[in-house]
Amino acid sequence: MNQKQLQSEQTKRKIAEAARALFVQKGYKATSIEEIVAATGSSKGNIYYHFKSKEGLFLHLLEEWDREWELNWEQNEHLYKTTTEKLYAVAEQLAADDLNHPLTKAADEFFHNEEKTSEVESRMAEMKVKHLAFNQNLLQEGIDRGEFMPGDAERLAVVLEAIFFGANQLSRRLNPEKTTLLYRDAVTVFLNGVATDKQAKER
Amino acid sequence: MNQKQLQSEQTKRKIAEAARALFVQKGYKATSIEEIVAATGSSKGNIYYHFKSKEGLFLHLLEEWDREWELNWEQNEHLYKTTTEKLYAVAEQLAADDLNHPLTKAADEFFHNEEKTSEVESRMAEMKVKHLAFNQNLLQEGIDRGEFMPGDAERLAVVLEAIFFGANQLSRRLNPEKTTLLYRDAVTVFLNGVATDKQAKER
DNA sequence: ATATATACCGAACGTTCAGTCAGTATTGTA
DNA sequence: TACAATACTGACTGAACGTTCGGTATATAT
Repeated sequence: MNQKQLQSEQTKRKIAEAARALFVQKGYKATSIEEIVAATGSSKGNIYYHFKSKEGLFLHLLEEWDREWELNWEQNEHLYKTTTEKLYAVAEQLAADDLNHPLTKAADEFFHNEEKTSEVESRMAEMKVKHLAFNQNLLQEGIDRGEFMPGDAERLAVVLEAIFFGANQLSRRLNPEKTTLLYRDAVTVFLNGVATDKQAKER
Repeated sequence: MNQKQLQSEQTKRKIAEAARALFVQKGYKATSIEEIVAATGSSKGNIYYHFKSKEGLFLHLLEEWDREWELNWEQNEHLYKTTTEKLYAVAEQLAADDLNHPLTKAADEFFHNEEKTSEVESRMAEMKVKHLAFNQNLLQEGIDRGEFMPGDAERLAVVLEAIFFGANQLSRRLNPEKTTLLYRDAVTVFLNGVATDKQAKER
């Protein structure tokens, strides 16, 4: 890799980082290319040289983030013995993400903006599938270990995803302590439910 | 109420209905005032005569919807004896809403658009408080009746809200059957959890 | 030294869109 | 009938914003 390529990559990273900061601060739509230009010192044209579009830039950030999350998890998974512990750890990590890395806010907004390139659409679908697969794996592991009731891990994976998704949304107006609490409560409920009477289970 | 006022009210309703159809179809941002104009036959100025702004118009629809939902619930609540049944009924109604009345999609989008009048902000906060209070009531009732484990109904209300919120989001790309299933699974998990070992509860 | 590809610049473009306003039509009232 | 209030019109405004494109600078290869 020669000097030019190196410089180029640095620039690209610089743009990405500035963009991330702005997206985090102001959300997706409210962040204009002009502002990213102002923050980087780079030019508008250059941004479009490195990234196909605003969407493309944002997607790049999301994928980067996803990679980091996964890496982080892989490094820490061995710390937790039972699947139950792992579930709580996941909740903890997600809550922390909510707090420290609020690209989530921009991400939600982005996910809800209706006009998307078909390419973006498919890359987003990929990410979602990966999340569900992650959940499903974890749940299946818990079932196999006898920690969780035997059940359809695939369906439960969707429920778990819904819970995390919802917690994420609601946490937006919560303070840090309440956010952590919400995630933890959510997992506890997921694990144990609230019913006293187990007959209802067969409904 | 004289003829003029009557006519005026009809016009207002006509605008609201056309707007609802469009918001449902295309989402909040993607629906332009021009399109509402085209759909109503009314003029742009007239819309602004009847509604303060696009936001105001949308909020009007949301509040109308909320009122209908509540009314509908009040009429049907007596059909369900136990709180558990009520919870499932709520899930059913929410799932049906998701399917038949997908103003939800536009609503989510709207909720995530960051720039809002302070008035809109506060009216939204009101709605949220009402939802949580509704959940809390229901849960407290369940606890009092001995159906649910004693616990902090307020905290659980947030968890329940998160679950419904998340289910709503995920259902966006699901077909009707899977949507209904998701809501039902979510409530079942909420009620019973997935853990076999109850010791974890004290974590 | 020259040629070429890569990296970068920024003014201009085209479009979108919520909101305004000066004016007109219609209905109610004195 | 005259006056006033309410209901309605639609051309226009002004600002925002993503994207493009003709052009320049710089490093590498020949």
